[in-house]
Amino acid sequence: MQAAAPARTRDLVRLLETDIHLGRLGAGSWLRQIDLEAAYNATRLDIRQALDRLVEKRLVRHIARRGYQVEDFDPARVAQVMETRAVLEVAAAALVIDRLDDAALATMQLHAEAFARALEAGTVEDQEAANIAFHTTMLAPCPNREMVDLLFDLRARVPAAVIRRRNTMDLLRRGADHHFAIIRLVRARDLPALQQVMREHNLSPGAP
Amino acid sequence: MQAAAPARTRDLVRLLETDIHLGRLGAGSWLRQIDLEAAYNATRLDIRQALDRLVEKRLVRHIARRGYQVEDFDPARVAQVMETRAVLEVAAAALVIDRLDDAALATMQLHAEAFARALEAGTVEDQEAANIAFHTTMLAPCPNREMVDLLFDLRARVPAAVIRRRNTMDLLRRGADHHFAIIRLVRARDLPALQQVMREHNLSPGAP
DNA sequence: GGCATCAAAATTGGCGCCAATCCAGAAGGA
DNA sequence: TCCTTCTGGATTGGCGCCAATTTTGATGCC
Repeated sequence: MQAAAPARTRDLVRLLETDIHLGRLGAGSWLRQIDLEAAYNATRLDIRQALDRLVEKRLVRHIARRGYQVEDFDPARVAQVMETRAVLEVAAAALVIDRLDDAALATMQLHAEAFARALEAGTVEDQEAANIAFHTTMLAPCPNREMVDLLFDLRARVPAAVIRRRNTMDLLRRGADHHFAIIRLVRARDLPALQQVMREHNLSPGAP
Repeated sequence: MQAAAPARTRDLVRLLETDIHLGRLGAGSWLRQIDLEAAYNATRLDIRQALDRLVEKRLVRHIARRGYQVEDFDPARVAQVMETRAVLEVAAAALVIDRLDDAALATMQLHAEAFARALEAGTVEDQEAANIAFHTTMLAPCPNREMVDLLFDLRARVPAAVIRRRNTMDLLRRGADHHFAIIRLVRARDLPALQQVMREHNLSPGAP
């Protein structure tokens, strides 16, 4: 919720998305256009357009003549999104396992370590950044860009704040371990085992 | 491109989507706001909102101060979308194979026959309707609604007109045969064979 | 005859105003 | 004291106007 230079629709979508994603805007919060106008230093029209786009993405609910509020995420839907993500990640794994070179694996190693460190001594924001960086690097050589875009889109559909809520430190550490296992299995070109870990990584209750 | 009762944003999106999907608006066509305003009997604001939403869906391209035009779809991207669709359809098959009862299979049979008939003596529109009906019926008992929504979303990402272009009658008939094979394999509860057919059905150059 | 230049028309795109609607709090009655 | 009704304030949401920019068509020059 920072004020900044005048923001256009696309920026607004990203800013609001981030605020929802990290839980700065909790489920049920009312998003008053006037407040947002001031908070983000944007015009009414841009605000409205951004909100409509978030409604389309089902992160925000719109009630006629009442306003916009952050959608609440029932566990069933979260599970469905994660199952879908798992299916696609497993498919993507097959597409990248032979395309990840040593340089890419080294970068992944850095991000995996950064994630593990952020778990112990960083903010949720830091964790998210490191985690996204890890998966971005892993999916970079995937020839199917549509699939990759879709995966990140699915990631954005469920706020990290919602997932992390019922997440023990133990589960998070297991997620960190998955990262290292993934690197090892890619290096060994062991697709079945890799896919098994990818699936588990995406389906665990608090999947990073 | 029919004129009708005043249309709101959501209707406009659907109408434009259909027009693009069926090829009434070909790739590269300019979508002038004034024309659309008149053609669909809508306000400028609704038109613009609908167009922006189509840009988001990547069916339409926007050039600043030039206007909106129908996106052209390069074969590589089409292939990627279809590959992604195939992955999800295969996953969905596992979720519905034990949930499709005799009534559902009978309905699917009707739609499969309708599709086969439309191939021989119907319009592209008829074919699309029958095909969508077949797949809708098949996915109806899928407990993962997010996955189903995503599948239909992917379907909308590549206009039928683009796919059908490089589609021989032979390929289309093979698609019709797939429908009957799918029904038979669901009835036999033969998941591996079903998934094989689903994959082929989605990947064939002119996948219905 | 072809090409560059220029002006007029058309189109896009943004901003502000104002009506319609809803919520909160005060006033009145049981 | 609690419930109902009413009024004032605030918010949403739609419509229209106008500036900025591009395109088209005409004109003049090479």
